[in-house]
Amino acid sequence: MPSPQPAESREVERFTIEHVATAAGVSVATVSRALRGLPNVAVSTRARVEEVARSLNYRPDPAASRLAAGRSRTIAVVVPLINSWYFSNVVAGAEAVCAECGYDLLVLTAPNDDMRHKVVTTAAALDRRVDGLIFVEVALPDDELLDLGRRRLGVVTVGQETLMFPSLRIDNEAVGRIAVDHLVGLGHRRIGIVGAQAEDPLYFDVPGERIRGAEDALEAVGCRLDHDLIVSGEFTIAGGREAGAQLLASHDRPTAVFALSDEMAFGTLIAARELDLAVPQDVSVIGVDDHDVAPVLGLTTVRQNVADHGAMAARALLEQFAGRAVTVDHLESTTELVVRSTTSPRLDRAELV
Amino acid sequence: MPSPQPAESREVERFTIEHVATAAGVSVATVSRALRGLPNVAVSTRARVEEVARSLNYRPDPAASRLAAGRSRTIAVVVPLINSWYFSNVVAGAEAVCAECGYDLLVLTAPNDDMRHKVVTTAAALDRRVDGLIFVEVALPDDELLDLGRRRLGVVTVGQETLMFPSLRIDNEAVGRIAVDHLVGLGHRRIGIVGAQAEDPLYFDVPGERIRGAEDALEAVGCRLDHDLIVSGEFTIAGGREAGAQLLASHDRPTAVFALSDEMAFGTLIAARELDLAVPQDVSVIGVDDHDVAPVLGLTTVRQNVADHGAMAARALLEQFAGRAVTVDHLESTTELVVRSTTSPRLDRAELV
DNA sequence: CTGAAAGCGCTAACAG
DNA sequence: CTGTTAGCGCTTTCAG
Repeated sequence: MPSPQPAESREVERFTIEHVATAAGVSVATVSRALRGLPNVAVSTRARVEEVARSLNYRPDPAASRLAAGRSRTIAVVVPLINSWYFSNVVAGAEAVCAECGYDLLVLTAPNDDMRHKVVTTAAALDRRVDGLIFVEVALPDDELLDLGRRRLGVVTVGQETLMFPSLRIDNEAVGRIAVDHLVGLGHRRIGIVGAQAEDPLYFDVPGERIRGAEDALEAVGCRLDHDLIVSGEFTIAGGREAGAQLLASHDRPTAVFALSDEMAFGTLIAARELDLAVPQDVSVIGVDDHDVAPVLGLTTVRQNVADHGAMAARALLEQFAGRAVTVDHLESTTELVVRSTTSPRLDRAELV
Repeated sequence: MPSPQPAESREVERFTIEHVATAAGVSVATVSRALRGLPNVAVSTRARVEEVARSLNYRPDPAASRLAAGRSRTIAVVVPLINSWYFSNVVAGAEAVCAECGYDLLVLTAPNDDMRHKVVTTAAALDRRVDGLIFVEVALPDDELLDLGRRRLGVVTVGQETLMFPSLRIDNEAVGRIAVDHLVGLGHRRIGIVGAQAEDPLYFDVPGERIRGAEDALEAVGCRLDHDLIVSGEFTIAGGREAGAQLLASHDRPTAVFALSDEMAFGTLIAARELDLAVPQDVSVIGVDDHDVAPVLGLTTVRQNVADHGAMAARALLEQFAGRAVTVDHLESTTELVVRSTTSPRLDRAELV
């Protein structure tokens, strides 16, 4: 039985499983079992081992245990960027669940330019570095997903629905419908949309679906969505401002604007102010998210439960680890209209049918 | 020479250093050296090994390398919460640097309630899980810092200045001075402050320092800061709103409010609106940060380079790993006044001395 | 410049 | 219920 060497000079002592075993008078195997709560350990033995481990303040080395067991108790969340309201809240939700379950959370950003490539390579590098991945609004081609599956990695996607892994999303068509229903109910018919290019890889399908919902709502009252009134705002405040300016500068401007995110709505509000248009008197504005500062601006919006997105995804992933079978659930998070003061009835109702 | 077993049925092949060694006709030791760019490897050998590794798409197992080498190429950033503008931007800055240097970034939140305890235990658990830590606005007692040092962990703090580790901070007194100088220059003398309890563990010293700067600026023109006009806003929008309401409701309300963060300034703006006070006509408001939505609201503020905070901290930490010596640098990030439209000259100058 | 061999600290059969 | 014994895949002396 090799006797572990003493701790170095001023360094803190680092106990190994062997120290614990010696001190408790059992074998390392028993310590391992006892500490991990496995069966086949006498109650008294387990108690003694736990006691010794505690008194030594022993912590298993995660790298060693990872190497031996093949699990890392770490998951990664892949986001396009972390410093945006939406993504940081998703990460926060995931982090809370991970912390609770003793998992570590790695944050990876896959920025839009070389994003696809980056995701592929990181995914490869992630193999055996993490047990699973949460992809948030990161579009993955089927073959890459397949590849991840083969690497024994758990996967959950937020935003994208896949064939082989659980996913979490919101009903984006409903979001569009709810928003435009509200505007239509206020008498608006000529509605501008601040969205994103359909081809934008960042938010692949979201804009298209929300716009489809908007179309539905308009068609329900016998109107059509004017596609000339759809402008890209890149899901940023700055982009929303440009898009808003473009939309509101023309003389036959829309009487209401549906921004596909609150941040773009903020930009639209700036644009309106710069054009000396009063909101909501001259133009109504509605967003999506219920961003923290939406109440500050009185922004009417369609709220989504963002922190839940991350939490639910993390939970789904951890369940995947527990029950070995992967159930391809497609969860849906709820949304809800929040009316504030940037929307109001259309003043001039002359044009109404 | 043990021949590695073939990949399992549908699983993707997982190559080890041994595969590479065999394929390149060298020993595993040589592969290890070659791939890590160590000296003492013939140019031709290195080239061959690299070629083989690439063609096999080989990646060293991080757990194994961690176990053998004692380094994890992972650092952790500890924040009170991740879903706030400030912290998510700091994390973003750190993540960018880590990604660039091939380090993984673990995110740990130490929420305020049991925060201190949590930090201690996580720090212990972090030992040999990460190579270093970045503490962001997380106050650590000296003995705990000492303990971390003994565990061979690199440490950099953002916000708190320590005796043994590099730190990064802004000159918070200057921030207060800049803000109040601006207000004083506009003729304001009766200035309210939306801040935080000095005892608030979350932002330990920041409020006190900013307030001290504010006092300086006021004293420079022969005035004193009225401490009855200091109200806690907990660094949140909601808190700022309550504090603002309290400050602005009274009849002899201040003519200007200095909110110690933009988010509290947002709250103050809500409060003003709810009290039917026009900004800046009835009351001027200035914040700190230059939050993304500050331009939307036209908020005058003292900008700080938040993403730099995380990036500089991460860089300082990685440098600590490189040069073995720990240089206890105390870096300082810059700040800058950004004048927008929530501040204006005090209208009634009758009281002016 | 290269190879052999001894671990890093833990887990997981396999015996008892 | 417990101990023994192999490794997990890589790094790192130490020889050559």
